[in-house]
Amino acid sequence: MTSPDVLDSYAPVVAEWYSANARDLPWRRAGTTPWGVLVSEVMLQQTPVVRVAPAWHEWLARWPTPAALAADQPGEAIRAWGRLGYPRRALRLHECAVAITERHGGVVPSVLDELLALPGVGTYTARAVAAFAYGQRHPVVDTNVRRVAARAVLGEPDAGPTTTAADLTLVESLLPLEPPLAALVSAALMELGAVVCVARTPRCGVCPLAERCRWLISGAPAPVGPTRRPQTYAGTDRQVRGKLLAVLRESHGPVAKDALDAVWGDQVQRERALAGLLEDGLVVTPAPGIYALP
DNA sequence: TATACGTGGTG
DNA sequence: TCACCAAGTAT
Repeated sequence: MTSPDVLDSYAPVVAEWYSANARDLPWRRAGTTPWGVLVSEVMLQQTPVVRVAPAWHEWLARWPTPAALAADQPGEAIRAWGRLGYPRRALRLHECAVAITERHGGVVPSVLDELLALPGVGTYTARAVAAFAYGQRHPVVDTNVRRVAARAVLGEPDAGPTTTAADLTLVESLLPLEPPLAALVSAALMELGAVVCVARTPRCGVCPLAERCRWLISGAPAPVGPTRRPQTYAGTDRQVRGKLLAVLRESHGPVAKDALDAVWGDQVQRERALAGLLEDGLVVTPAPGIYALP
């Protein structure tokens, strides 16, 4: 257990550090709309900042409002998604735009439960939008924040694999009472995890929390067990799906089956991947043997 | 709770 | 080289 006094000491230190060290990211600039924030948050789900920035500018220039995106075809969103990965996010963002236009008069909702009800918006993204677009006080817990909290507060080498209720409670206890300041601290915790308290080789020498980091103070012990993860992308259905969708993305119109057949040798796996794309609504088949983006 | 879901950079 | 990692969500 950590005393309230100690928990209260993190926020001002992190806030001050952030004020002097925050990266100048496009979606953080004054004038960014809640829609711009939402688009950035979805794009940043599992995709690094450097790859998101150009796509974000293109999207916001082309679809400055939810209504603008909702009026376009979902396939255009998928095409404009480019190579950000996990293209179902583009589809969900389009569904989001439709929902916001139909249910919320074209205004990105500010109420947490209403944000959570949007397609593709989960625990993290809903709180991020509420905090960063609307200045509300919510724990915004992503992989960076969980790592910072695990190390600095709990003294553990790393965080667990997924966000738990305990994570939200812990981070909430670190936030100052005043909503706009709490939102700033939330951004600061994420930034610290993204550029200083990084996963592989943390830069403890420049960390503002070094003197109160329980993990560092205890000697920065390495993680214990073999943290296995089922990875390896080559040869997976995901890779095949990616290749199939790339053909459709780069085509201006529908393509014949032959064009898709050319991207992967194993017919069984290829058909399975294509069936999955159809199932997910990422691909449609307007006529037998013809495929297109929705 | 475990698994599926893209893509590219890096130590 | 290759396993790990990057602002998660849905099922």
